[in-house]
Formats: sequence, structure tokens, C-alpha cells
Amino acid sequence: MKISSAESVIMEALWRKQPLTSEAIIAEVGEPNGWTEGTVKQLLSRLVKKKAVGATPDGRRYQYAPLVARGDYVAAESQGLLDRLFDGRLAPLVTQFSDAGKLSDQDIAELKALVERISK
Amino acid sequence: MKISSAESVIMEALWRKQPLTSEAIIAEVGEPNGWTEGTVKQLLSRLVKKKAVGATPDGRRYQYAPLVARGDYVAAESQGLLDRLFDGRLAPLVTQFSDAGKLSDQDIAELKALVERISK
DNA sequence: CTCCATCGATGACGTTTGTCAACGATGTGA
DNA sequence: TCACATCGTTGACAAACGTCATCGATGGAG
Repeated sequence: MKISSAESVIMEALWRKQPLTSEAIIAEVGEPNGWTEGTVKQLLSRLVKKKAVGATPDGRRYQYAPLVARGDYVAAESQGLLDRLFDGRLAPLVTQFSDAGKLSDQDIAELKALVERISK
Repeated sequence: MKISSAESVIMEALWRKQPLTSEAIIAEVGEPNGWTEGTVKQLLSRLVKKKAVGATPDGRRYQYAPLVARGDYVAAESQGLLDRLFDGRLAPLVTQFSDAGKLSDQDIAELKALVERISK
């Protein structure tokens, strides 16, 4: 099932630290996003129903933990963007950032080192 | 306004060739996506309302053309992904594809050439 | 044992999206 | 001129999404 934009905020919290109680999650993402307790609970429920998050009973409450790895999610999202906008190829994406002047010197240095390492 | 996923298919057609009549657009994207005439018309209407597409009267019909540049759209989408998933930095994104074994030799060669060019 | 706080479940509601059909205006061929 | 084909507009409707409140169960404090 697809993870929506608001839901992904919850996922990020869980990927950062896991497991968490709903209380902890609310503390983590409620304020920064202007969400009430009810909103976060609903998002959590939907994620559990989607099997993106697991809920382990712990006394009267649950401990929540991601069931999908961040890496898998990130890979799917990235591949999706690449396919949709760049014909599945990586170089044009990098070109796009370069052309847009969005690459810092550090970015370029990192890329350079990275390509060095990969290409051997 | 935000361009939805289905709407972006129409946009891609218009970015490829412009202007187009609704008939041409339907011919272009209808079949491949399993959309009826009505569906494409509705998507077009919404894009016009969103000011993402312009409609110039041409006799009894319109000539449709994009009002947003593909480059702007691509830049925004790419930046969004980078910010959401890679802390705004490009190198980790490239690493992700590398780690996932999604880079062909050609990709690597292109990247290498690209980085060469950029870094000077 | 009773009352209260808290948790998860559920209902609710407006908006967006995906999908399609019906309608009214209008140009055109017979 | 009249019937038909075609265009854009609009209505419709289910599903997903964003957002929030209410409710029933239950565990713990007094």
C-alpha cells in the first residue's frame, strides 16, 4: 500500500527511533506539524492497517515500529521519480541540479569522490 | 497549484509537442493509459483551471499549451524528493542508487564525465 | 470498589484525485 | 435549413487524504 505524505512524517519519526509509543510519536511530530493528538493517532491507525507499521502490545498500550525499511521506501520513491521525470537515468537528474545551480562545492566534492569509488 | 499524477501525464504530452488540440491529446494519452475521452477532457479542464495549461481559441476548439515549463516542474519535484528523503543533499541519493545496484556502466560513465565537467 | 486518566478504535467531514458520462452550444454537410 | 458530429463544461461518484473529536475499554490511585 502507498504511504501518503502526512503518513511519511510518522514513518520518519519511527525510522529515527523505534519502537515508540503513540505518546512519544505525538510528542515528536505533533507540535512541529501543528497536528493534534487525534490527527497523529489516525495517521498511526492507517499505517498499521496498511501494514507499514507494526503494533506490539505492551501492557495497555502498543509499541509501534516500522514494518517497511526506510531503504526500501527511499529506493522506491527515488526510482519512481527517476522513471517519471528522467527516463530512468541518473545522469540527467544530476545535470538538472547542476544547471539549476543547486550544487554546493561540497556536493560536487562528494559526488566526485563517490564516482571515483564507484567506477573502480 | 499542485499537478497531480494523472494530470502530469497530460503535461508530459504537451511538453513533448505543443500546442495540441484535445483530440490530439486524447489520441496521445488515452489508449496507453486506458482512459476514455471524458477522463482526458476532465484532466485537461482541471489543468486549465489550475493555470498549468493555457487554452487558446482556434475556431470552434482550443489549442492547449503548457503554461509551466517542464524544467520548473522537474526542478521542484526533484528538490522536493531530495529535501524529503536525503536531507537536501545529492550525494546520498546517488549512493542510494549505487548501493541498490541500479547503476549501469553507462550511468557510471555518464556521471563520471558529468562530474569532471562540473568540477572545473 | 470507584473514579479518573489514557489508549486505541471509530466516526466524521471537507478536499483532492481518478474516472466517466451527459449536456448544451455550435459548426457543417446534405 | 436541419440533422448530426464534435467541443468544452459540468455533474457525478468512489476512493484517498488531511484533520479532528468522540467513545468504549481498561488500568491505576485513592
